[in-house]
Amino acid sequence: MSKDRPNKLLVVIGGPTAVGKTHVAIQLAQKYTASIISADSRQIYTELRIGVGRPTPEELDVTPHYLIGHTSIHTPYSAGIFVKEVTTLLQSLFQEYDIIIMTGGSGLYVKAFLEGLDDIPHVPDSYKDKWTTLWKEKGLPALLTSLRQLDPVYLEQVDQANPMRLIRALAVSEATGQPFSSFRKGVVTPRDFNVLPFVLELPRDVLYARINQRVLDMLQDGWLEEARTLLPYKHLKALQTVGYKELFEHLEGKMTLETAIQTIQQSTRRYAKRQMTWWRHQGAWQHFSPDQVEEMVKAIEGLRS
RNA sequence: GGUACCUUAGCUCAGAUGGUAGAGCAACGGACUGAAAAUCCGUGUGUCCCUGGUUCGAUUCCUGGAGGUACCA
Repeated sequence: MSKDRPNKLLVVIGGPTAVGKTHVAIQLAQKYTASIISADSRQIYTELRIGVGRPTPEELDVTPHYLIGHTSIHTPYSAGIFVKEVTTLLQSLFQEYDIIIMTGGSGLYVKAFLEGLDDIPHVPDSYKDKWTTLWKEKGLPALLTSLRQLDPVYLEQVDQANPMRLIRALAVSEATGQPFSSFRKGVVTPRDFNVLPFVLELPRDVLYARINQRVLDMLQDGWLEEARTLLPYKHLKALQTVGYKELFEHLEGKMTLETAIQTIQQSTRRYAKRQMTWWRHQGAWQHFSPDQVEEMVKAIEGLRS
């Protein structure tokens, strides 16, 4: 495949939470004096630190990371904004580096960047809020009835039990005056540099044990205190996040700390399972254990020679 | 030691006057183009404690064990 910038390479490291993506990314970045772009829908937030497993200050010191803690929980964010930010960022980073590493657990963000998103006009939150209210008051049938009028084509394609998909389609259709489906081309936009996608994986029992321990470590590091300061903002979309949700319930006296811990561990395991399902079906990604850095290096060398 | 009750899915339990069995949670599988750590869909995974007996057939009834719980000693 010919590229306009054949000497530029983006190494992508995906995989479930707690598998060790950060550690691998830093090892590769050090070897190639590359920098790292985070593709994580929660580590972007300034206010979220302990509970989202950000790289440590030491790790951030070793290698420059981008798109970590750079936006506020009060600012709307989305996969679309992520794509724009990364596109701009890569333009400048590739002037300085031949290899960039992208790592993160948000599969949609990575896919959106690698394949491109359809050009759908930005819709103010007020539209989405309006349909969300309708859903809460009247339920799914009301959304389906409205979508039948605004976009019958998408109605046939969408998961009709999924309120978020329905609300998104209704908001876009209403705001633009054109059916949501008319924007959905599904066209893959090729990138003008090389991409080498890796998925990290571990045996499930090993990964689950790591998750359980990491939750305890985070609490040891002061996660509960962090959550306490964020309690006033628990309604924000940014705080619909594994762990914070449970800690808020504990802080409101709805569950004991012990129950909260067990629930967080369970939610995190389920999150990891969803991530594994995502990458299992992403196609031509090379799968590695996080200790196979040598093999990953070989794969990179194979592409550069 | 005695008496009563209990033993069924990973957990808590339901059930069939005898025809090999479900519910919730957990778990597992899946979807996913702007909330994605979100949201949504699907699936029962089982020596019905063991042992003899009755029976065409026992997880169900009976005998004897084992383990558990409560009360009495």
